[in-house]
Amino acid sequence: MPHDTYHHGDLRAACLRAARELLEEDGSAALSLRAVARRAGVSATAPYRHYADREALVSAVAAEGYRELSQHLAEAHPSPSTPDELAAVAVAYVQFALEHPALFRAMFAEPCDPTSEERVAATAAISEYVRSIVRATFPGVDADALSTTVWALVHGLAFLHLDGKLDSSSPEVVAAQVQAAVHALFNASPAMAQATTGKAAV
Amino acid sequence: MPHDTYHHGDLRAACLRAARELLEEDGSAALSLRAVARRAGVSATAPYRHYADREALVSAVAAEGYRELSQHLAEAHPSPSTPDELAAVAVAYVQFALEHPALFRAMFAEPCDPTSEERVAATAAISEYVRSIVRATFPGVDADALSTTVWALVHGLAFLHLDGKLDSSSPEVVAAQVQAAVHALFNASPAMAQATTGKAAV
DNA sequence: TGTACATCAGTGAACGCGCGTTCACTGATGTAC
DNA sequence: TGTACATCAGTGAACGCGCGTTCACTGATGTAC
Repeated sequence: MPHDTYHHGDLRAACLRAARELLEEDGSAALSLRAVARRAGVSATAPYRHYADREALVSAVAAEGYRELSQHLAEAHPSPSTPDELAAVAVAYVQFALEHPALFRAMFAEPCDPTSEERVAATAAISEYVRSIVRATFPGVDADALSTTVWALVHGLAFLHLDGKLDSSSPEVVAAQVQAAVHALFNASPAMAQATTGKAAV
Repeated sequence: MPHDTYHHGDLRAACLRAARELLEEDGSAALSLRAVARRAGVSATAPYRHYADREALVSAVAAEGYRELSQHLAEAHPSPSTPDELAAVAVAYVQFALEHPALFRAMFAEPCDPTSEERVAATAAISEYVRSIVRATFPGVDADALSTTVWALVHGLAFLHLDGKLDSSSPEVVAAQVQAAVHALFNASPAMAQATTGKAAV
């Protein structure tokens, strides 16, 4: 496929790969189109054949990140239905953030343009995935409300770690903390139904 | 004090003020030294008399942000000691993030250099403040663990809202959601003590 | 009180940088007859 | 099967931009005698 030729073959994919490499190498990098082109071994303007502008590239990378995150979570447990299993997925979420800090930041911290369908779809998929897990683990509970809470808790832990506000000295320490936090929520689950139904309208 | 003269009077403070204005005006702005100088009505290099480099300015702004956040939380409730009061503080936290998105991002999302004592101290103050609230609200519980959980939950809500991943259509919707989330945690508080003590070492 | 002088807090020109994006272009590919 | 030509996917020069930072400088301030 790569003929060593003028035409690249699949520059679109190559740009994504290059972008990912750059993000992995420098955890605090901001993506630049020129750097991506350079890394892909191509002129600075070549990517414009495949991406409308910088934003489009970033969105594509972010969307890929969402898909990888989903996959990583699924690997932690294919279909969690107990608090412990859900906690394992939560740990995987935070772990993913710590292992791919720049990607995770690109996924969340960059101002997200809603014109990228790919990106919007990927975000929606993640949030639906969390919801389905919560539903499986706590049937009968208001899954929408609880899943938001779970996501926020885990997301907050991820970012506080990323920003050096918590003790991230070892993966074990982080995992234990995430588990403790998630269990704190789980123990509330019986009362949760009332709490949300009763309070949501306040 | 401002003589309308060559010497500015208090350029250090003026830079901070200018930086804040820029952040308030453009919620997704990244601070630039030159823009700050421009806004302060001063040559591009003048700020170097008061800040070693860009990082130093950003850290000073972030530190100020932490202090303002503390104050904002204290105004929500001076000394919370019930779940409802704690929830009010939580709402204030998220509200602060939504009202000052660029400042909040500068406080958390920028890579934080640990050489700024001012900044480190301000961060520590926030986290100690959260801990003291949790301690007051749940005496006898492992405040370190629970306060991390509370902070993460609230911080996660703030960022998910900031990044447009949750319904932020009105302040009321946001507040209700934060309250529901916090109450979900609070209802767990009796079991929490066991949970954290039992699970933290896993 | 007046003057000399050190220090402080600005200026403005200049540096080199990387960036996103445009443009006219050209080499490679594939398709129609 | 061969050829003409449209289209596709690159190139490279150029644009204008804002940035952080340096440097030699100068005007203003304050202090010692």
